[in-house]
Amino acid sequence: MKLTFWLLDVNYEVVREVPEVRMWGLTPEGKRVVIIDRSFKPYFYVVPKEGTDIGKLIVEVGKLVPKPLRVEAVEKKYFGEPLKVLRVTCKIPAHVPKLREEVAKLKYVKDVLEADIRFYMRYLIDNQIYPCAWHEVTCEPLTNRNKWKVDGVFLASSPPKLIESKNDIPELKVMAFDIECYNPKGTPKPARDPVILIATLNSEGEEKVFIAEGRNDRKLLRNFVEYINAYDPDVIVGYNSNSFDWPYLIERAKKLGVDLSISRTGSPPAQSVYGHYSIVGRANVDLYDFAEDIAEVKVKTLENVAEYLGVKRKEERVTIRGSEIYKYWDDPSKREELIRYVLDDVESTFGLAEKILPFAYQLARVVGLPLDQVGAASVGFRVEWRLMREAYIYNELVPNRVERPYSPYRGAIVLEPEPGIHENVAVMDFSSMYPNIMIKMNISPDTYVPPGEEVEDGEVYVAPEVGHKFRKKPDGFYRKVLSKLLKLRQEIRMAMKNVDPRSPEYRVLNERQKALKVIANATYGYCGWVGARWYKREVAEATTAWGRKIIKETINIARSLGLKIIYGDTDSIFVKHEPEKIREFCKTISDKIDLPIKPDKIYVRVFFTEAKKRYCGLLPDGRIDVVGLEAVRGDWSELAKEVQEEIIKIILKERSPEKAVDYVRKVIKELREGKIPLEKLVIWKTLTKDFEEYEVKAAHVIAARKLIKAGYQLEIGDKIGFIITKGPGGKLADKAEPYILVNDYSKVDVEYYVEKQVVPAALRILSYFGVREGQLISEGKQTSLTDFFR
DNA sequence: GCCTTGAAGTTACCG
DNA sequence: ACCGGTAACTTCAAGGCG
Repeated sequence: MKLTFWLLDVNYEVVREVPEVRMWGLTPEGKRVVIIDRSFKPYFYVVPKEGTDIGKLIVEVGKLVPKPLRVEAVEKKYFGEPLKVLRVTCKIPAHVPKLREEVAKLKYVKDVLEADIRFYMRYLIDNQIYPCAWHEVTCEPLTNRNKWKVDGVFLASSPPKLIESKNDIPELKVMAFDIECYNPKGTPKPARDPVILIATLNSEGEEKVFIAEGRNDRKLLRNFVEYINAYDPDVIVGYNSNSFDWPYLIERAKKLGVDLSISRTGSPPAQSVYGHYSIVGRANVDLYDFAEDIAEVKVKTLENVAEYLGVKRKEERVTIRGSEIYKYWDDPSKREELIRYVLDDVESTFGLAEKILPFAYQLARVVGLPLDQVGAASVGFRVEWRLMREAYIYNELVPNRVERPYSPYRGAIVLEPEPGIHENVAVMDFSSMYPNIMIKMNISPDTYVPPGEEVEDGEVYVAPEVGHKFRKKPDGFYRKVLSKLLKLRQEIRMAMKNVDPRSPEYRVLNERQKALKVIANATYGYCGWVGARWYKREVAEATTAWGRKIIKETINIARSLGLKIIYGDTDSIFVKHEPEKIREFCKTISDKIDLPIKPDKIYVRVFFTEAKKRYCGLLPDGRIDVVGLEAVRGDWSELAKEVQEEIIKIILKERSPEKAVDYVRKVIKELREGKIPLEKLVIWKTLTKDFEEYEVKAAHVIAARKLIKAGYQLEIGDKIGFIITKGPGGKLADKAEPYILVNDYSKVDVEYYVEKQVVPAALRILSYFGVREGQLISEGKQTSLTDFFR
């Protein structure tokens, strides 16, 4: 029989000494199915040393233990060069690492390749099967003898085939969940503190709260497990669930002896690659992984992200300080509020899922990693999995991951801006500049010609400044991969024009083209990453070198046409908007440079200081862009950011520095009168390393120490919110207090906020207009007095 | 011992 | 566990002065 299914999850298990790949999915009719393939065997490649007698080596490898099923010579390519290698097939996946080690010991073996690719990924790659995509498979039904939570179990008679044309997303059962823990001693510890509440919300709109009995959460856990199995979700979403909820629940369940069997085979969640938790047959997605990519949100709490995405406004939800949750639990009159709180969280999480999952599906589809892994994998690994898919298609061997020393190289050019206000400025930029350079110049590890190698001048492209050479023919790996990604993206964008923008299909296509763009744009960074399998410094170095040459030429062309250049960064130039000259400019660029350039935006008015990478501009529709300035940085107080943003508005829209000065003075007055909410004084900074590794006493590190003392558990990557208080004086760092421990305005060092936050943020813009610090701080006498006595 | 200065450390941004 | 270029802050130690 034939079966059509959408691939949700994949795993494997060895049954009666036969590895079986299990593909969990949905049919168009909404049946949950698992398709089993028992015909696939794990394998890896062996590269023999030059001049080796292949036949002898085959015999030798065949005698090793664990004994391989098969050893055969195959023709592959390695960095574009044909290479005869041995393909060693094993009985079960566990034999691969063992045999690999034995093989590596052999005298005539140069290298062992592709021995570190997980078995089920090997299967997906070799059969070009993609997560979150539809496939057709010829199979036979089996009896569901293990009582798996599916409507049908099937044995594949041949591997599934991707159906490229079917792009709809089946109706998935999504369940969001969130847990709250008892925390009288700071960060809750599963060995000590019970889970007091679990809230769930599913696609049917069903909302549940599981409530502990006093400090006893055994029944709560059991009911939660029972509920998951009863509802039987396809996708389980949480916020920070891979770092908090799952490990907490697992340890708690272990301690209480509660069976956490929630997978479709009846197994508990298990930690797996990239630190995510895998639930067999379902996709466990941590939405925090995707929230991390939202640059506009600086402190990525669930509340902040939900507000930004228009899911739930902060005013419409209950706010409880995380550290006080236990108080709401202990006080019966406050429990209802805590329940409302956990419901707000689960509703926000579900809302986030509606915004984020459609992109996650397409990212999984493009990258080829299972849905539950693709978010947890870093950008580098996402690119790499796409490359590994391509390598298979081109019969290329996948290079091993090797440790290399960091090796720096020059990057892009940033122009010195023309400070001041400019009217009517067009921003021209090269679209996908680096990918297009790599394609055009055929830059790739496999086309690279090392310095010693003889080659005709006409056969290679030579990178400016650095002199790296790349063969013009044949197409390099990166050229093939990137052209495909960009072409596919263009095709999708064309197709979108014929689709109703409100339709689900449009959304699918749009998310797909975004995923393609993300991967294409990350490929240059990937090739210069020392951890990359396809790393080659010369590839990255040549790409930026050509980028510099191109932007320089572009500047010259613009100048020669009489266009005034105001600024430029990497792949863009800002020029005075003169439509006639710009048309001419675009024509010349396409003639002489032959890379796509387009007007990105036109500013009605744009303002630059002397600094690079920091400016603000007014768009024709009245919106304002702020780039690089304090107002868009996460490590300035909300107050300083707000002041700067308001000044920018006044300057760009009303062109009145005087009004801006009055405004700043008003704010400073309010600040000194204690009328600014404490929350607006919080400064957030990330802990980027362990405490011992810090060489200087930075404010956020001192504040973090104080948090730990108060019982909080902190990790690398946590954002520390602190307020500068009057404290003992001396160093700033000693005056930094964790904001959750500050409740009293009288402790705030108001003058710090005046002098080191509001004034600098304001002057960043206003000093260009001749405004001085003294004009903002009117009570000069007081300041000088305190200065005198200090 | 105090003050100035510049290097170093640190973070977050831009493209 | 994608890159280099950049601004801006604070800390810290060296150097100058007396």
